[in-house]
Amino acid sequence: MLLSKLLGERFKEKPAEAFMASHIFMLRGGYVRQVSNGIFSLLPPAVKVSQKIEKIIREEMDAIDGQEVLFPVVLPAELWQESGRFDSVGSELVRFKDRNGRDMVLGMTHEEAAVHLARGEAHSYSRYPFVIYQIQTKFRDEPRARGGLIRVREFTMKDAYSFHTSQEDLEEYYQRAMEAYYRIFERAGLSKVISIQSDSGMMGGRIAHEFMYLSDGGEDTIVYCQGCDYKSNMEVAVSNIRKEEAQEEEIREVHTPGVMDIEALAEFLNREKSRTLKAAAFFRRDNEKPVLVFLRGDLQVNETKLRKILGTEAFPLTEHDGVDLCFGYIGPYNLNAENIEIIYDRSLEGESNLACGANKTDYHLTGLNVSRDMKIDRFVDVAKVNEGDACVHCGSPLKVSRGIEIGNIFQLGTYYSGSMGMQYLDEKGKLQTPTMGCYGIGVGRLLACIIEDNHDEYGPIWPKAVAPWLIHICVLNQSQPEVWGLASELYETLKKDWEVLLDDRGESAGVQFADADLLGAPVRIILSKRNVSGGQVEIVTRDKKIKKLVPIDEIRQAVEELLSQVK
RNA sequence: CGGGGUGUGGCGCAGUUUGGUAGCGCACCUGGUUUGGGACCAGGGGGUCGCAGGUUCGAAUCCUGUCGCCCCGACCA
Repeated sequence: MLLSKLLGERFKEKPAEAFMASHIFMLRGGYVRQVSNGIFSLLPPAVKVSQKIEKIIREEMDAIDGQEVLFPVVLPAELWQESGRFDSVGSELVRFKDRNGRDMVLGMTHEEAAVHLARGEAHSYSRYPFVIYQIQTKFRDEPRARGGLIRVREFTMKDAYSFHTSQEDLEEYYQRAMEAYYRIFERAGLSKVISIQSDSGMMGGRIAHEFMYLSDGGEDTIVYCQGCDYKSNMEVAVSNIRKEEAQEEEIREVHTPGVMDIEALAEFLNREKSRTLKAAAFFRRDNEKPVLVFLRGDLQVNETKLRKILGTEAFPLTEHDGVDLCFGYIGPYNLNAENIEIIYDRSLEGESNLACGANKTDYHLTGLNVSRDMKIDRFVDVAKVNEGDACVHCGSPLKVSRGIEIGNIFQLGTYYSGSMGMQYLDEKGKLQTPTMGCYGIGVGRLLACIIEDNHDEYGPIWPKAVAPWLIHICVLNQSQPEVWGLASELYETLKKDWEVLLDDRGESAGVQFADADLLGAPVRIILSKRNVSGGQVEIVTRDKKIKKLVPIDEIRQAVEELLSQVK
């Protein structure tokens, strides 16, 4: 490729809207252009990287018996009605009518399409197990796109669906898929990827893992143990919380004017937040009834856990009208709990000498002893794990960090196959419902994470497995016939074996180097009057760790050597 | 959907307070000089200032409405 013909302006200033390294470099380097919120066009360099990522994914999916298929982007609503998701999924599912008034949707994931295809083709147990996958565009009308390609509305995804005749077989395949995922990320040059237990969310099913690229810019919070293998999404993370002994006191009412939250209460009473009791109010989506969650003051409600306990979605109660609660001073003692659902977190079990709201404006209670003063049938776990809590498996302190989800795998069970009437005949001629797994990887997100993981202050440092070009030739004195002659000759020769980008623009050295940094080819060859006249060229790696002068007739060998040395 | 910010050429911005008919740097085009980390000289092209109304002799600037984009939150296979 001649750089003078490459479509895509590169610029040196950081676009105002970009904050993450991947986003900044993809804009500055001419990789992507935003078309609308969360919707991007890809330019040639990004397409080339994507294609290489996809190639790796295809190879690894084929290696675990995947068969590539292609589902449509537009699907009839009936399929989604069969599974029940037409109604259960929110407005991130784009719905529209075709010219005949038929309800249609844009595929945001393809379980329905997969079952639709598979149920017509796999009537006999002898077909099983089988796995189908596709690499295709998804559209999700996300409430909020952000971070360049990290969170978008339209994106390319590899999604796979496996079908099994037993849970054991599914589990065995699930394990193979997990291993394949690790190989994919490693081959794509991404370190720092871990798999963690996750919530299965709207997918249904039980066991699920997410593959997280650890990054401070990530949107997910990950809890992991330093002492054992425990790793989990905060949404489903569990821990043994710290308990402290507190001496018993009598309940007393304290005048606390203007003290409306735990922060203020702890300060006002000069005590640790863990010696207070917090009330969090929510409303149920299904019947709008208020829900009160009581938990120790140093903890926070985990809304995913709450949703599971309630069996429905719950939203923080921000509109206080018509709710008979004394906001800012809500406490469990002497609470008029008519028409209110109350949930006690297990952090309260056995606690004593807590400070809590008195259900009376400007008053709190101190000395609350949970077992003495209250009658509680059931304690549940609805709190977020705090860093430093003890691991439930080994007791070591837990750590909390941020991550970007680049892939996930689910054991779906028969959620879709059952609701959509997929059946096969087993060995005995009996009808059975297959059990399923599904497996996703976001290609664009993976691309962004590769940059996050491999860049310096000047641009991406592409791992050779996904680099848009492997060799970038800079020509510093193009006007010199000797230099340009060698450059063209080298370009013609090298491009027979590698993808080569030749800077034929005659720009000054600084411009050429800056652009080469943004395009990130692993190996750079620099030709100039100075070195060519001495019968040599300079050859450097993008990460700038290796830099050497080599005789012209040894270039090929030197390129091979350098390529073998870089990641 | 709530809160905040912002919209002026491809990119980054000034001008808006106090209305007078649009400017700077980068990028782009032409010619020349240059060439080892974003060169220099000269000339040039490109913006109805997000959009729609209104006020005014006159609006990028004031008023009303509306839309886009960004950030935080809610949400998220």
